[in-house]
Amino acid sequence: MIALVDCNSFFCSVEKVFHPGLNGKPVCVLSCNDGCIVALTPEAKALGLRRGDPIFKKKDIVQHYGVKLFSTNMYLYAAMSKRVNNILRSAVPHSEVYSIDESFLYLDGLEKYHDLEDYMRGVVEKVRLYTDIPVSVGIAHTKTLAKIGSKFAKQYKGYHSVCMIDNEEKRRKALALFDLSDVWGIGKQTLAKLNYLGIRTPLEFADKKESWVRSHFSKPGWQTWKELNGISCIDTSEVAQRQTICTSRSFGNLVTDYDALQASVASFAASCANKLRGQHSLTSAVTVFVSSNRFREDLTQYSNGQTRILPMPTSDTIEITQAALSVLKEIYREGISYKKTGVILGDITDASYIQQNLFDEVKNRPERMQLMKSIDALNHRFGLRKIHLAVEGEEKQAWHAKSEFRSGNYLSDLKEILTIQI
DNA sequence: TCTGGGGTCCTAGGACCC
DNA sequence: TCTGGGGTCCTAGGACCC
Repeated sequence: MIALVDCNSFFCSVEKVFHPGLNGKPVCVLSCNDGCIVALTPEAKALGLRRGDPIFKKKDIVQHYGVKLFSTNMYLYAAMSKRVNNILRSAVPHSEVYSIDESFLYLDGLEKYHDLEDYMRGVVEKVRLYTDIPVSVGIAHTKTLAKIGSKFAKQYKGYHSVCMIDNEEKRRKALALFDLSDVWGIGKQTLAKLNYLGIRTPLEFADKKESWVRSHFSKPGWQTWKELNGISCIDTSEVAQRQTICTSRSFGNLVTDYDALQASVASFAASCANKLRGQHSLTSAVTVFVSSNRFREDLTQYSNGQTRILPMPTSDTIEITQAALSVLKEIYREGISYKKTGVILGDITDASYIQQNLFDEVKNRPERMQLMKSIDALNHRFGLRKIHLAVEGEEKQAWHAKSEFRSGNYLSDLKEILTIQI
């Protein structure tokens, strides 16, 4: 059996841990630039707010009902996620982190000694006690069914946070009641196709013959069908190395100045290089893209991107930044108000398989690698960006994202740690 | 005034080979 | 008048996820 542990409105729950007065109140966490709602509590949902809503369009609701807003604070959420995962890992022999707020737990063998539902309720309680994060759990033979279970567990109090779908009767009942569009793997397009084919519930889909499914859908649809019928076939095992690494941001203000654009691209390139070294990889393809604000119909629209192939795979911030800036120079067009830039590293390989190149122009690679290691160590110890390339510019530039409502880095910065008055 | 970021997998079709 | 068959590899774009 597989359990899916899902943190309830995770980003909001983390903020509530450090602002306990917000319990039972409508809370929203916003995307970068305080643009859209990315997480919200049931209380906020009840006011008609939805994930993805641009917050400036909902100002009236926010003001009238006193909805508490937070800017996104990924460092804090990542630190909290780690704590939750540590507890989950210690509870079962094998687990997989699926996303920042979800983990799959493999329960094989535990059923000999425990009632699985009771056991997982114990885990839920432990997570709540140690981290104050509420979680919902679904247990089933497949991941897709476990996810459905976790949604029921979240929705109905009677489950006490854990819903197990472990027999045919429960499976059919769950599939008949569940919303087709909420099934893992069924997105907008597949939903439209299923509806067109006359299918309204997950049960109707699951009850179709395999040959029918194979003739109308390709591999992903077929897999979902099997999972709904209790045949496990989706592999979510974690990859050691990402195949692409991307850092991109929308700006707080429109940018026309080339130096500012250059500073943004250099910062994103440095961030990518840092992530790259973090997973012990090298890249040999650096892509840069720029775009104007697609919502501003009154301004000239422009977006472009280009890739530079490097002669040698590298993880050197200086080399990657140079490549990125040379691409920017080519795709930059004067007279455009830019809203967003980004850097993508591709063609990623393992750092241990380094190939020598006869025509390599960088002669001191080992020393340069050592330099990067030292910079990473210093930045780790004294704070992000303590040492950076001059071209990245200084803190708080015009292009930086807005984050008006960011809470403190309570778990990672001594200067921002909470003080409690007793 | 204000509209997110970072990924994966799959497939069709093009380019190329003998 | 008639113009093959069978592969592989790569890539862009679509669909989906959180």
